[in-house]
Amino acid sequence: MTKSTAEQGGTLTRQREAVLQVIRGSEEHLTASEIFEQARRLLPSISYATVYNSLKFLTNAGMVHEVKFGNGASRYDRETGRHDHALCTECGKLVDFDLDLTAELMRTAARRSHFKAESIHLTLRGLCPDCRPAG
Amino acid sequence: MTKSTAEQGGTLTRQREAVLQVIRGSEEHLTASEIFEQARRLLPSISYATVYNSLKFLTNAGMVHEVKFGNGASRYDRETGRHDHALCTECGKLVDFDLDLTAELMRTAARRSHFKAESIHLTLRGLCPDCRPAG
DNA sequence: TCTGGAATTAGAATAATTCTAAATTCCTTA
DNA sequence: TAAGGAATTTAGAATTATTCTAATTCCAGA
Repeated sequence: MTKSTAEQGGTLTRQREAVLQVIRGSEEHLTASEIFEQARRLLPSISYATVYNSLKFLTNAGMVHEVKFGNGASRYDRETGRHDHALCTECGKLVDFDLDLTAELMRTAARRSHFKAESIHLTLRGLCPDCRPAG
Repeated sequence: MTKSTAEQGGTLTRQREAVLQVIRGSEEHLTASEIFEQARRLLPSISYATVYNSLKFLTNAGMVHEVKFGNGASRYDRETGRHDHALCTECGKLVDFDLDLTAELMRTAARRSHFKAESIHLTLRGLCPDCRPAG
């Protein structure tokens, strides 16, 4: 049994590695189509379906994070630890930031929702530095 | 200048009202297509495009909330006040709950993200009561 | 080297949403 | 009350995001 990746079966193939490399190489939260464009430069024969398969694989393996808000497509984040997101209501910019949400807050959330909590995540909506009026 | 709706121009037409009524009539978070199906019963001639237009209108007017996670489509929530969401990682169920997030937390989030905060929202991922092992 | 399972490929299929252009509704004012 | 015009609705086409399918390729182990 050869497990190259942490928790699950499956191999970190060339194409999966290329997709990972693209995501790790960007500070932005790229969409599948942006990733496809860039991965193609590394591996010209890679197909769209493989990009989606790889994204699913990497997400399951915990090597990237999928985020979806705003309009349209899912975006992928190289940051895999717990963190939060700020979304600009003006230009759609999405940035990571960290808030030390306490275990207490997580317990409260679990109690009030009646869910067994796995993770919590905070989203701030507002204006990014560029869109904020008068600098 | 005739403003029927709170903050913006535009009229609360029959079709918009039907869409609103469908959303208000459900405890679930419906998708556009579910809303279309139900609105059709109230107003058989309503078209898909009008449902989307109405959803946009009602969202802008602050009369419904749009939420999007999980797989696929946007969902619409009759709850318009600040609140949080719990998403089941097993079955996809989405429920509202309330956490009294403090003004202090909002300020901290704004400071760390460098955004001007408009709203904050917490998402809990985990298992809903039905999917939790051993009742 | 052969073989089977896993992964990849191209392109078709599906799903969600937006766009377009024509028709309709509903005011507003003459 | 009729005409004009803006806002809205409609049907269907177009677009975008994602998944599926079937054939092919890759690779590890017997």
